Amino acid sequence: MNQIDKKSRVSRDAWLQAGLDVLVTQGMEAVKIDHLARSLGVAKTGFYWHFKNRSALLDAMLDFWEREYTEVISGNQQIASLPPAARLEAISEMVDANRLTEYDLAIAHWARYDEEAARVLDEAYSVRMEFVSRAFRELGFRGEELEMRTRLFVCYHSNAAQMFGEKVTARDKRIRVLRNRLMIQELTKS
Amino acid sequence: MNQIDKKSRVSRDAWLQAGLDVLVTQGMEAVKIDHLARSLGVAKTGFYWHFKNRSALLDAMLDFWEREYTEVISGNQQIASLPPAARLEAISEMVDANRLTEYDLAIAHWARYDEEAARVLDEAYSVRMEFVSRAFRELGFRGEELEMRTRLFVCYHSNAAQMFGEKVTARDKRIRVLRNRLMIQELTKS
DNA sequence: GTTATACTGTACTGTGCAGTACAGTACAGT
DNA sequence: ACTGTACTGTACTGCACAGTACAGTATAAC
Repeated sequence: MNQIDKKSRVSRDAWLQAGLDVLVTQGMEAVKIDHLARSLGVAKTGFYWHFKNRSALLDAMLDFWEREYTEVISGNQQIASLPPAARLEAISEMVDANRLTEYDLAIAHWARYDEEAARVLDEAYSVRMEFVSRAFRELGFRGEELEMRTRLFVCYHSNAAQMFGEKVTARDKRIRVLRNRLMIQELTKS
Repeated sequence: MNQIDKKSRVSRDAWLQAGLDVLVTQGMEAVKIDHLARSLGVAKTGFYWHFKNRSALLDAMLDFWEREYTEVISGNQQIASLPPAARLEAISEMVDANRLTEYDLAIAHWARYDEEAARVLDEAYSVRMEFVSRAFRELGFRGEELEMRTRLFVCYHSNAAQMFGEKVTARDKRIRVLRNRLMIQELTKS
């Protein structure tokens, strides 16, 4: 028995992944144990072998998102070694190419009435702001102008995919170049 | 009996408003008839005098949002008569001052699994894009650059309040001025 | 004072879903 | 072959909530 198809039965990860899938498409309120069970083709009892209760799954989903995100953004050595402008460009590209903000809408909504979700979301936003702010700082921006650019960059990249769709055409790429050029350039006086 | 306290009992509007309040704070899934009834201090039966069922309330909420929004943005004559740069500035200010995007997160989330909500949200985004695009067009921007600025402006203003909080300090106002200055200035070559 | 309208509350049914009890089974290690 | 781990299904309880039945009440119009 090899590493790959080790589990023919429904593992903890399968439940977690099913939960995450529903989270993206319908939000956390739609994560129902028996629906997940049906979509996995098994009875729901097995769920309770892996998780104490529904809440434990939700915690695990939040944990997953937290870890997954911070890993990609701050744990990427190639990006960290780039000069600041290229670093910002690389983030733009990654957010477009991968679906890094796929869960954001659902989590932001969840955070409205769940303290732990709010904490995790806040933390994620802080990490993004920190990272982007450092790049703009290295480009020479300070004070309110630094804050302005950081917010603009983070806000756009955190939400654009949700608003303008997933497809990334050649035109979208040229627009991205223009956008980043605008964001890093000096303000003309008054 | 005067116009003002015409209704000492719970009117249709009161149910609608209660629903909208919950929509903002907890999302549409949390709009439960008996919860609304409890918060209004009455039994839930009266609800079914005003609305056929829960779904009818949800429709009414969506309708309300649609009408409320388009009225404020495109039906404002003072703003329409301003020159383009001042018009954009005025939108920025209004979005900051009033809570124009209060419902956006909940509706965007709702739109993930409800066709009608998706339609209404799409329409609202289109109205915003149209309006902003016209202003940038009058400022001389064209093609991909026009698209880039429009997306950036609309995306920021639709989401910033949700991400960075509601408070608008003097510092935030200065940042807003800088941001708008950046958005309307020409791109330097290469 | 009668009647229509606009509600009100009590009390019910039905459904969807969380969670549990319990008995069975497939497989891996010994 | 034996045993523990990791599941599986059937069958339940209990609760939250949508929606209904029905009878009562306050007000306004006639």
